[in-house]
Amino acid sequence: MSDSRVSSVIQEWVSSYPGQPHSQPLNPVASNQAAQSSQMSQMDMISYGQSHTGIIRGVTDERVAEQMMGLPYLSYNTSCLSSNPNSGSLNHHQSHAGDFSPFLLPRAPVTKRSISKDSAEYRLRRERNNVAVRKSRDKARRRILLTQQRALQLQEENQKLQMKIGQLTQELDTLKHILSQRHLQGGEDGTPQESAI
Amino acid sequence: MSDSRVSSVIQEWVSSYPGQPHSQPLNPVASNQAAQSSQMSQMDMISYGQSHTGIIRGVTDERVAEQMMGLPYLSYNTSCLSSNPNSGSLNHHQSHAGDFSPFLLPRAPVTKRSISKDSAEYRLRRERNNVAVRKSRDKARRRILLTQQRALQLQEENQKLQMKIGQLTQELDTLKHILSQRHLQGGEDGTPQESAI
DNA sequence: AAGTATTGCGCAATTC
DNA sequence: CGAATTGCGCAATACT
Repeated sequence: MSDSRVSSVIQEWVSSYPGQPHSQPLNPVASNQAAQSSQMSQMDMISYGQSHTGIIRGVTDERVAEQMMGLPYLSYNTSCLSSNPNSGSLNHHQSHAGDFSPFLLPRAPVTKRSISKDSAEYRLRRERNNVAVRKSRDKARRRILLTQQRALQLQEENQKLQMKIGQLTQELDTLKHILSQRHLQGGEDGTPQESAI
Repeated sequence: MSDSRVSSVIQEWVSSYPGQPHSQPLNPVASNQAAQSSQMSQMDMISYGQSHTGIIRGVTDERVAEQMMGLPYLSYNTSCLSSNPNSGSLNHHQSHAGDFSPFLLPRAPVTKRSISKDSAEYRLRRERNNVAVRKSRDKARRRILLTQQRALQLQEENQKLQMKIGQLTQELDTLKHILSQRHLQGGEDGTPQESAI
C-alpha cells in the first residue's frame, strides 16, 4: 500500500543526510563585515589570508561603523572585525597564527594574496562560488522539504499503527476473556459462548 | 514515559507552522542586481523603482512612488526558478527589460523615491531590516531543527509501535490457536498454557 | 594547494 | 508605515 510510498520518501530523506553534512555550524563567528562590499569597493582589494584588523577596516567608512552599532536582536559581537580566527572559540585550524607576535603592525602585511576585484580571476572565483551557493541552497531547501514530508508521513503512519494496536489489544482481551471463561467452566455449568469477538 | 516528551516537542513543532508561513516563494523575481552594492556604492543612491534608461529620478513624491513600487511589473522573467536545481545555470542576470503590458510605458518617470545611502533614514531602515532578517532566520533555523527532531522521534516511536504490533499479533495467534485446539478437542487434554509469550 | 560546499550576513524586493 | 520573508551575492570557513 502506502508503504512503498513511504519507503521511497524515507529513502530520499535518508540520502539527504549523509553522515554529517559537515560539522555543526556552531559558528557564531563574526564575519560581519561581509556586506561591506559597498565600501570595500573603494579598496577594490581583499586579502584572502588574514587581512587583519587594522588593514581593512578603519578605512573611511561610515556605513560600517553604523552597522557595528547596536543590535537589539541578539547583539553580535561586532567589535572585532572578523578575520579573527579564534573568535567564536571555534577550534578551526588556526594554523598559521603565531607568525606575527601579539602586536602585529598593520603594516608588515603578511598579505597572503590580495586579489583585485577587477581581476578576472576574482570574478571567476566569485561566479563559481555563487553557483555553488545556489546549488547548496537548493539542496538545503529540498532537504528541508523532504524532512517535513517525512515527518507528516511518519505521523500518519503512527496514527494507523496506534489504531491497529488498539484493535489487536481489544481482540486479545476478548480472546483472553473467552479463554478464561472456558477454563473456569472446565466441566461445570455451561455459560454462553459469547461468540462475538 | 517518553510520551510527554514527544508531545511537547510536537507542540513546539506545530507552533512553528502557523497555517502558512506566508505564501509560497514562487517569486523568481529578478532582484539580482542586489549585490552590486559595490558598484552601487559609487552612486550612493538607489532607486526603488526601476531606474532604467535615462530617466530616473526627478520626482520627489514619495507617496506616488511607493504605490508604484508594489506593482508586479517585471516580476516574471527569470522563470527559471521553480524546482529547477540546474546549478550550472547561468540564468539569472538577464534583467528586466522591455516586457510591459500595453499600457504604462517606461516613459512616465515612474521613478521611485531615491534614497541616499548616507541618509540617516536609510541606515535606520537597513538596520531594522537587518535585525528582522536575523530574527527571521533564527526562527527558520529553529523550525527546521524542530522538524528534524520531530521526525526522528516519530521514527523511534514508529519502531516501538511496530514492535508492539508484532508482539500483540503473535500473542493473538497463540491464543487463537489454543482456542481452536480446545474447540476441536472439546474438553479433553489440557493443552499447555504457554503463558510465556 | 586548489576547488567545492556551507553558512552567516547585509541588501533590496515583496508580502503581511 | 513597519516587521517578516526570501532570493541573491559576498566573504569566511569547512571539507575534499
